[in-house]
Amino acid sequence: MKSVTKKEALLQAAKELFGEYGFAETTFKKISDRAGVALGLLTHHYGNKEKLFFAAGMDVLEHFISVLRAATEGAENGRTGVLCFCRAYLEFSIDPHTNWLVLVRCSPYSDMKASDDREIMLRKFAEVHHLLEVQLQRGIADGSITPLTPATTAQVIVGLMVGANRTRVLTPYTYGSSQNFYTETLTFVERAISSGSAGN
Amino acid sequence: MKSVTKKEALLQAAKELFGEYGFAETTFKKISDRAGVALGLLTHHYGNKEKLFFAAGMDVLEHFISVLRAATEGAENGRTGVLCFCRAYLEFSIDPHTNWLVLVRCSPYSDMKASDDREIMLRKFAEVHHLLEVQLQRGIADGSITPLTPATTAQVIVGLMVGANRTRVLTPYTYGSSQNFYTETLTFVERAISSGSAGN
DNA sequence: GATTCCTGATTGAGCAAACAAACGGCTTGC
DNA sequence: GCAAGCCGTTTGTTTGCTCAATCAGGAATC
Repeated sequence: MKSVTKKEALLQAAKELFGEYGFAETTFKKISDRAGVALGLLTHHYGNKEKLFFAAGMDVLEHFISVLRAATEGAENGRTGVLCFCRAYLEFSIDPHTNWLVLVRCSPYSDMKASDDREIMLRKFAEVHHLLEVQLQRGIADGSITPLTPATTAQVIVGLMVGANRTRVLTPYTYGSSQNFYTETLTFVERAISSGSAGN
Repeated sequence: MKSVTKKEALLQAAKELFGEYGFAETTFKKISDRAGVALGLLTHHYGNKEKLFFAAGMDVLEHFISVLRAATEGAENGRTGVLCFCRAYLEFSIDPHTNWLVLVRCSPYSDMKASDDREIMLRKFAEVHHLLEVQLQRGIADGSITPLTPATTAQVIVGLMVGANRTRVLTPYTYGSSQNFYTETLTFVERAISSGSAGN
């Protein structure tokens, strides 16, 4: 088995811990303990806590975007492209191996003070939005999607994905399974964008 | 006019600061300074930081629920009830006087460790969900809404509201105004739930 | 004068980051 | 082939600071 470098071990531990406990509740000690390396290595490899947080988030975000890209590529028309996007989004977020949570924590909060890094991350996030917008435009052109404003609707749908995630995490007693909930979410999106009759 | 008690002043300052800076970045000193009272009063009235955070969130949540309740009461059928709910939700969240942000911070994060308080808050949140579900059931019964699962769809729509908020706060360069975005969000919901033709 | 409300300096814990010292592998000169 | 010197990595202790919570007592109110 390929040996993992200590730097990589630190990043992995950071993704897990930042995701689970958030920025403030995660300490250098916890990270280095979980990674099984000395505390001082953290500053040496990543400079400071902020930069490590950013590196952890970016790592997940890049993986996420590559998955979304792959998912939309095979779609036969715009509407299925949008639905593939949504399905991939939800599946990625539900998979414990992706360390999705750290990305959730990275973006929405003022934790991210370093404005340079923040700018880079926002630019990357825009790619997510763009991937969806392309499918919406395509769907309007090929007639599988009802006429609507692509940019704004892309925002609405991404918002729906974000919210669906949060609802799943938060909801105390899940009504049915997460699977049910996600299926219903996809149906909801399909009803909202489909042109003409409901058939697939 | 009755002067605001120091306890109330603390709560107000806490709502503003927790909302703006989050739990960890908000200190006793900042709160007591803004409230214009002594630092020690904080522990005296609220016990500890966690409890104050909870009190701040609950205060906003109760106000929020009363507004939602009022908004849905006047609706003439289920579909308009749902749309009134959504409009009220978005308007509340955009109004700077409501201290909406502290509520956003309160729920999704492990900041809220005290499991008793967390339980109480989740129960209150369920009321929001219930208000919407009632309107969905009504709409299905009166024919203004297409047949769907009320409980799950209520979750989806609440998720959409949550996400819309986040998107608005996060998006670097807003595509058009918040107003546009919210209007599009409402249209999206309407398309997704409406039975039959698109007319109002 | 007693009870309740209020004050802000003090305390002690916990943290990010700095630091000096040990380690190991890699080059260079012979 | 080998010894000497060098530089990036690794270690864990130390430092200096911030903050939540305490506490002993002061002010206000009855």
